[in-house]
Amino acid sequence: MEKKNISKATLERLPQYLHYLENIEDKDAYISSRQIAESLGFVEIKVRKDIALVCDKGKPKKGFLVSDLIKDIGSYLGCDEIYNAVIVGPGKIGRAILGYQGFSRYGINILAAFTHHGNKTIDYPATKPILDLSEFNDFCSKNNVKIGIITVPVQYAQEICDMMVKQGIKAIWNFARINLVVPDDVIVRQEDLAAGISILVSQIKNK
Amino acid sequence: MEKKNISKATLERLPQYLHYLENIEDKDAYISSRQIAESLGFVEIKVRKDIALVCDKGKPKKGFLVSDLIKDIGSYLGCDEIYNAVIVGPGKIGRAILGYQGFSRYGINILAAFTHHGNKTIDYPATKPILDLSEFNDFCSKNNVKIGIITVPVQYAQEICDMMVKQGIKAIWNFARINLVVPDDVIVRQEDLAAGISILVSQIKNK
DNA sequence: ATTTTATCGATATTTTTTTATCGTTTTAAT
DNA sequence: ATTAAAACGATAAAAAAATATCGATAAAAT
Repeated sequence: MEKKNISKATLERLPQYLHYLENIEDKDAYISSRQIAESLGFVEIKVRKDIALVCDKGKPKKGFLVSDLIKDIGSYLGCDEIYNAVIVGPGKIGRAILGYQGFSRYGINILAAFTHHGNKTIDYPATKPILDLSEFNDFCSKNNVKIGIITVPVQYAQEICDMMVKQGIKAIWNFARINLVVPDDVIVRQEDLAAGISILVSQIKNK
Repeated sequence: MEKKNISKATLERLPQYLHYLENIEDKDAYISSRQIAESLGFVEIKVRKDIALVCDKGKPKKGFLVSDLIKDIGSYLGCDEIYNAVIVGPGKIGRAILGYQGFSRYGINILAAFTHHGNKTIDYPATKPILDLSEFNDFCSKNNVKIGIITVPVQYAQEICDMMVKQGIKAIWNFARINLVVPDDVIVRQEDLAAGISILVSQIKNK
């Protein structure tokens, strides 16, 4: 179906629907917006409107074929294509990401990690190559890298970001607590674990 | 100042302001909403309205004393109190969090991690104790634990969550991709790294 | 001392997002 | 065959969030 304008809020929920649907065994079963809503703790109408943006194969009285929904949501989220990615900064968070098997399902293939400026890496077995930053440019040119993941300390983040931009990387997933400056055509997704815990604490305090 | 109703959107931005302000050397300097907005890539009015919810010490022509802002935002976010926390599931993500020094700044003190059901832990040096799950209940009763962090595989998450709730934990930070079922008075913050990358990929695809 | 300027804080408007309503359609039951 | 029920999809209303406007005020400049 043709592309609609999808809000940020909906975009945050789509992966949740997808994940829920993937856990359903019988992919040829039908599922309704109401069932999804109940399982995930949303209101029915919200789920129906979200789904309507990416899938129009719903049937009255039955709902949606699970496989249709998985296909259409997945397609919108880009799961049906593969984007190569690299990590710079294999500290603990970098290693955790490098080792996480689940990302390939979402269209991302992490090729390697790079250590920045002589930083020694944590010494436990890695399944993917960990290279020196001096090899970064060469590696990127050769491997069609589309996504850069930054897990270096704050003070190096902008510098690494600039390197990535120079290599033509258009999407950056940033775990450093700094607002990166990038050209307009580069997307940055900021991941901030400290903010996460901070919000949780404030909810305890202010509830 | 008295408590206002703060929206989820504002709550997500407050930690960003706080982090930015903490990096300013001269805490006795004045800073305006406009300066913060420019540095962080927001529009001025948004920052002013956010700040107005937690701080009313602004001066015309000058703005806010950095130290006032840090104090008031931090106070709202709960940074001026300390909440004890434990992690269950010290895999890679659990270890990354256990080792991250930055959380103490945000009012959270991670006491220990627990391994679930005979899972062997990754073998690299830890700075905090890693205990067996059989010690969990006893540990929680003795240490006034307020926050539970779940980093176990999906299939164990609800079970661990139930244990935490039974121990009187009212706030849970969940890294497993499952919607936990909890009583009304328990807060769950869902952290989903796969969703993060998925959203980034969709932005590449649909831009 | 007066004027200008920057910024706040309050109020108002616009936009976006969420939620509600309702007619239509298809399946299933009577 | 008829009726009832469940769920969709479209339209409408309400709520929330973002943005704009503007007077007031304090600092700085003239």
